[in-house]
Amino acid sequence: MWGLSLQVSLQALKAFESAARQGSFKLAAEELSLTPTAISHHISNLESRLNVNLFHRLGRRISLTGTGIRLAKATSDGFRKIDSALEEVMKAGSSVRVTTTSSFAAMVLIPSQHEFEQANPDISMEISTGESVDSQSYIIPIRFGDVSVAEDADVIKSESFNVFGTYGMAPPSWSNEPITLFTTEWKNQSLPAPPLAAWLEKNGLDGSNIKLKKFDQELFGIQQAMAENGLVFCSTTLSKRLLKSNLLQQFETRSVKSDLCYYVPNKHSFETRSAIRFLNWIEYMLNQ
Amino acid sequence: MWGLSLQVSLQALKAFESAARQGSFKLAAEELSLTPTAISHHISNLESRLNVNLFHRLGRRISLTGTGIRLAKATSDGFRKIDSALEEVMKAGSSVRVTTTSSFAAMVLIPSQHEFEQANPDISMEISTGESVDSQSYIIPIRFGDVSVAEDADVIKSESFNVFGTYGMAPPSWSNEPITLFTTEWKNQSLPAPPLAAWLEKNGLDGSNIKLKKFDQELFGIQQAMAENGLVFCSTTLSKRLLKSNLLQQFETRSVKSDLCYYVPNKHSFETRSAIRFLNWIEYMLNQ
DNA sequence: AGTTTAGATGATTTAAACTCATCTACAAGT
DNA sequence: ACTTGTAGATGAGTTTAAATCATCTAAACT
Repeated sequence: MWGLSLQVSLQALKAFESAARQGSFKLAAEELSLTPTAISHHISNLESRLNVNLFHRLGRRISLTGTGIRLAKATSDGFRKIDSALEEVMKAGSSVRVTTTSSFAAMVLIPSQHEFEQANPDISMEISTGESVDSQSYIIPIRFGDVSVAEDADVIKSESFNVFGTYGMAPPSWSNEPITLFTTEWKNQSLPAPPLAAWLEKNGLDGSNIKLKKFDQELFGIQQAMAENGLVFCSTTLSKRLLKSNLLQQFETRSVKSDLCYYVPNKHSFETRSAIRFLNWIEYMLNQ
Repeated sequence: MWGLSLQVSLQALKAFESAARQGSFKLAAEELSLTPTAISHHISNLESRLNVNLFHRLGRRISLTGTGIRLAKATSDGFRKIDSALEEVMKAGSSVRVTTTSSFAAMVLIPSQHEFEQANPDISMEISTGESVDSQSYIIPIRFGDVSVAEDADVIKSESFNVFGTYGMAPPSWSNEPITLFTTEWKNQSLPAPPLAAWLEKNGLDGSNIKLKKFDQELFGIQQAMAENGLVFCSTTLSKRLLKSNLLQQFETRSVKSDLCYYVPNKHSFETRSAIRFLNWIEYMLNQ
């Protein structure tokens, strides 16, 4: 296999391809960032190795010979094929494309996007949410779901829940006055609900004076709590950054584990350097 | 166009393609006549330029990554395409394939085949006759036909006719005894007949004592004349070599021009070096 | 006719590609 | 478990292919 083509240089073929496509050595030279001399050498080398004239030289004007046309067609097709694959691969190597829930995107991914790109200047990060073309190659989906559904190896963060309030607000008196608590009821019925009952029990509360207001995304509950100086029962992952930046605070309550987790389906199948770096980074960040 | 692939070397891609196809750097090295070191360098260079791992390294065993598989597919396809075109072109450059009538082949082409290959050691000559795949690219047809049908530029030899006999035979006495003359009646009715009448007139003969025996190919008439020590009325082109080698002789008769010629349809369209050399050679040989 | 432009050609320089020597890690045989 | 052999990685050194520079030619356009 590949017996004959070993005798000709691929760079010469590339030079020929470009010159053939553009009908000019000069333009080919520009395209390939070379001098016209290099193109001329390449092509005459090619012609003598193949024992064929590829161009008619009519003084300073050139045109393809019949053989030249044939060869140009094949080389153009061949290089185009290689090139587009290369393009795809390079893009995959220099960027990560992540898709996830709007809550996770808004509260975790987007705020730390800059930090990631700072730490990995050669990788650009694209974030998308919603029903995007999910299983398209090279897009990393970060799903929120039932730990029992996800493969163990795919889990990047097991969720705990707790109650948070806006920074500076007085700790609520859990037993006396009526309390409004924002929480989440997933649109997707098959997801385990937020473990509010377990949390109440763990913290020795009966919850009779708590009035729940439910949103279908945690994000909204958190925003509402911040807007109204209220309380929200949400996952520690989403609240973490707001706690750090003193926009939310935590009280003397203890968090409870849930059956929910963030996971990346077939995590191990992402093999590009950028994907691996991203996955390592986000797993470390979430669990640190 | 071709923006991205400029950053990677085609030789590295070739090394990758081979290693991917064979699953081994060592085998790739053998295929490309390189050292395994060169392959290793090429591939790691490629990987770092693309920012992707193309092979899993499990100790001394390697296997393609998902990205590697994709790229290998495209590069293999691309190179295969280029390679087969190259193969075709090289073959066209190093050989001429000629198809012609059996008479011309037997009397002119085949006898001088060796001489041509001697003079052009890098070109091999293939001769075929009959209803071969005529207009296939790169095959040169030498046709025998009406000068008024052929393009002027395509004609390589205008035919003259004369009478020849075997070497050493006594000159025939044209006017007295009955004479047997071999001549040709083409199967193809649209071809101009051999100009026997014109020849008789030019040589001041009336032909009343001449008995014609007709074959449908000149070749047969010539052979028959030689076998029977007889006379043949045939084209000067076909008899030339036999005259030179003293197998036939010519008498005091004068040759006449005919409306027949040998020509190569679209002669100018044959552009490979081998074809051009062949055409120059045969035209020179026929007209010298 | 003079000027400009595209390409050819040959000598020289530069940089990419290849090899050599050395090292590591696995696999197979004892 | 301890050799031995094999495949590949790595870094330094060498070679050769590929690019440039300088010069020249021929056509095209003022």
